[in-house]
Amino acid sequence: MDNKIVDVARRAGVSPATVSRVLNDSNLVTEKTKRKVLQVIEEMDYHPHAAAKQLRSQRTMTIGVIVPDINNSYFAEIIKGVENMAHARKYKVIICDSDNKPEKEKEYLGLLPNRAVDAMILVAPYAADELIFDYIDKGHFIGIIGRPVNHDKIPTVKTNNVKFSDQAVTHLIELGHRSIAYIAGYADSLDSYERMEGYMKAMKEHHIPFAPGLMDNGDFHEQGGYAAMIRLIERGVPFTAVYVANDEMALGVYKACRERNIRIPEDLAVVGVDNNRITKYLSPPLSTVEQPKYAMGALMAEKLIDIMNDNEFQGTREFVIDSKLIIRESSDYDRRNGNSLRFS
Amino acid sequence: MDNKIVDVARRAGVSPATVSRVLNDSNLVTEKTKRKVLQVIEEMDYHPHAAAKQLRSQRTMTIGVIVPDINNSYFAEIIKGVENMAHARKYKVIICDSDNKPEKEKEYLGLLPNRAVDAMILVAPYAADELIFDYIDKGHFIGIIGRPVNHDKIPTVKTNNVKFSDQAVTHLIELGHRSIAYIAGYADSLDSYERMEGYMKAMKEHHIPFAPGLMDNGDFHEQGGYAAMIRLIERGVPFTAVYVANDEMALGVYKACRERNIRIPEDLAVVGVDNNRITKYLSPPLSTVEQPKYAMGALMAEKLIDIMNDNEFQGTREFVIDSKLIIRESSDYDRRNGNSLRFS
DNA sequence: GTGAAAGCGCTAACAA
DNA sequence: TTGTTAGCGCTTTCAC
Repeated sequence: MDNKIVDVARRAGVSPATVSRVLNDSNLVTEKTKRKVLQVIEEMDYHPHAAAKQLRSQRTMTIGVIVPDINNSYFAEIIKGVENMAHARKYKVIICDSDNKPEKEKEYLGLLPNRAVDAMILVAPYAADELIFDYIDKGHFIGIIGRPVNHDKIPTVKTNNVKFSDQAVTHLIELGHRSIAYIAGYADSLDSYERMEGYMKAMKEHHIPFAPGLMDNGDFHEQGGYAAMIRLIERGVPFTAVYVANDEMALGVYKACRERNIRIPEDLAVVGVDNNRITKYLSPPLSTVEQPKYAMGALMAEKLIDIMNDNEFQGTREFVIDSKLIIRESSDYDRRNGNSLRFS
Repeated sequence: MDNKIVDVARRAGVSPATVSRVLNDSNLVTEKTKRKVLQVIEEMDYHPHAAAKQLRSQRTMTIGVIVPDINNSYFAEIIKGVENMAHARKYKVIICDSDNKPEKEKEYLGLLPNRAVDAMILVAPYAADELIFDYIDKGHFIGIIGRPVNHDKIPTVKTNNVKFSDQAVTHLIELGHRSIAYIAGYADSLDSYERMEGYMKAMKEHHIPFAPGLMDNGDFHEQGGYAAMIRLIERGVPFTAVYVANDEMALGVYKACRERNIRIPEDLAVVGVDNNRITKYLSPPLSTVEQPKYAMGALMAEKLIDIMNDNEFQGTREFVIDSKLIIRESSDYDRRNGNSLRFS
């Protein structure tokens, strides 16, 4: 196990350089020597020393991914996408869980200047733009998922928020709903904003006037969804359906409905976003929008690796992936069969 | 950004060795030189090159963790435990998702001979004992979670399966249940086996004769739990409660009950294991056993780091952590109020 | 407490 | 196609 490349070279009767060439399948080696070397490597159970290789070649063939919480299916799926694409391109992946702590995220970003990774993918990062741009200016490679970025050297991947939100709300309208509420996420989230755009678009297309009392803000978590829902109810503007910017918040909506004896979908139709696994097990199962998390991760990894290797980034820097609506029982009820509003 | 230790040394008017000492807080440096060096490091925005450091020092200060599926809350929590403890001990963690593929797991194990990690934690590994023992014999450090291991150099962490299963089943018995079924996981799982032991123990303590028709095997997944439940029902031996070796399988039990119009908990009490987040959102919420996943990961990391540094492993190699029962509505119904059996 | 010098194990010029 | 050589950036003896 403590064999080095020279040991292999000696035993195989070649030079270290040749062994190195075999190891990195260079085509400047005869089939014959290659076989011989491979055989010796096998015999000696030789394994190249990662650090030595990295130090000499000045590349790690590793990409880092920083997510806010690894124990969140949304991020886990993105990671899987990154991992598999990277693997296909011979890259390793270092997964970093910032645990929702900005300091920890910063620490992980340090892997870049330490040259422990060749590039970094940030998912819904906390770091300020300036900090990130700084790294870019110093020549590091960074890609971002889940946040708008205004820098032409940073690739981003997102979903067609406006389009699928339009579809989701149109679906509700077609069921006979006219008073449809929207629960947003963080006020500064691009996703949340674009989903609102889609909501507005659908309403406008169907000539439904805008009702400001039917919008509220959550925080992308259960608690915030619950609070927003309670506020909406207490505001007194009647509504028969609610489009929620993500599934976590829809859990809060469900909770509020349970407390207030509002039946889903008879009294209130609910549509979320993410297709979180949990949605299938709710009563009733939640209609939601599938987010192609895996594909997003994979696309990001692919683009980033391309950029690193071309060293030049031309064409779009913003990649958009399509998502689609999944209709379940929470919106499976046609209002035109004549049911009355509950809140008034 | 491309500064090296010599550059810092020159600018600070000291030798590279001194800079290195400051970097690794050796106490062989005067406060004064230390301050000076630190200041220059700051000014030059110097970052040590990870690979060079590793190559020279022959340690990576990194631990690898291989899990079957990162998008599984159970494993994600363990990882978090590992990560935080490792961090406290100045170790980095490389998370490896084997994606339930034995080949991929093997590949990740290769990080050990490549010296990309100093030690590896395997969670519910696929690898054969011999393969793992081989690595140990070659001097590598490995810890295992979620599988029995018969090697006195491999630390393992597990929960008190027998005890909490005894408690869970006793809880059911105290509600008046006499016919209690058990749905196991994989046939070769130690956890599953020990949970059965606990089940048997509780039954025996309360003088309830063993009914072989009340046991069946699942696969730790929803589908297997569903199939096992259907078989139990169709076998015709009546039962009023079921203890399920994990929550995923309990999802299958719920599905089977829905199909057969069996009410939970009135007709059937259900208790699972894991306290998977999903359990809280089921109807009715599932009684389950909290597994201290985070603590398991943290303990494993701690022990492994200790072992690496003492280089000698004395004392126990098996660490057991307590878990506790969480009672929710799925078992919140006292049979002694006189309800009749449903299957007969 | 500090410096000089050697070398960790590999790859990439360059030469043959 | 293969070998020789230098050196990646750091730590660590060993002197002083």
